[in-house]
Amino acid sequence: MKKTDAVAALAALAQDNRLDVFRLLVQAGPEGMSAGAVADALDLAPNTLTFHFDRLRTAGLVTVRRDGRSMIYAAQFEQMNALLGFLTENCCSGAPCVPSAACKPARKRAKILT
Amino acid sequence: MKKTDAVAALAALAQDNRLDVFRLLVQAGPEGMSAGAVADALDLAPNTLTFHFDRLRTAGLVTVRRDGRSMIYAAQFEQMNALLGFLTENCCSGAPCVPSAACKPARKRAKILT
DNA sequence: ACGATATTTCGACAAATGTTGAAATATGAA
DNA sequence: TTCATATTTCAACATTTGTCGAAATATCGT
Repeated sequence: MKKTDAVAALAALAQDNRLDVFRLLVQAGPEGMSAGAVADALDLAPNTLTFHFDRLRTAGLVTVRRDGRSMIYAAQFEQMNALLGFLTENCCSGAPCVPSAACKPARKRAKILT
Repeated sequence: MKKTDAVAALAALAQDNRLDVFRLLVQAGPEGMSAGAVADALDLAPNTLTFHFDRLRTAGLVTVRRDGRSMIYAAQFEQMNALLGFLTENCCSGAPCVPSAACKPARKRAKILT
């Protein structure tokens, strides 16, 4: 990951509501979550939410797809991993102290428990 | 680490020059680096640099001490580790996928090789 | 086609951000 | 004390950011 991308990703996560959105999407897993569901969960105005989704999407941390009249947003785990990789590399003076700081979606317990 | 602190740390790192400053301080190790040395290395105006140091310091990512007429800034590895911990936790839906994403200063090769 | 639901677009706005130049402060050397 | 060095403080400024309300767009059900 390039420095530019890291700055973009960091900036995308460096905001209260946006960090909440991303965390929620991460918990939702790869299937994602509708914009409305996120709006309900976090009590955010739909247009405000669109603004934040755009930021996250531009930073590559989120993807969208349409499902009927809903827009389904999903966390991009790879990008988040890339960011963690960048941070750990740089945090350890180029000599990574953590072999693989991989981030996978939680084992889909949602499928089973819900 | 609390969400508030994470947002602060992310915001502190989410800026080109500031990320450069922090990376430089990380490479410098726990002994740190004078403000002037950082200014020279990154070609930043001293007052601009003070502004960025303040941000990093407020976020807990950096500490200062005076040495003669110089101010020595040093990276706070613990805080960076805390941030990485927060991110990996949340990135993995509360079930951390990486046991310990620890970040230590690079083994002080500077002492030997320079 | 019509109405309802879901989301985005647009225009506005206060607040925060990053940079600059000039002046102030602090330390050390002569 | 006086001068030079190192850094901070202050006041500006253009730009970006986050939020809001109102209107537009898209899809679905009838």
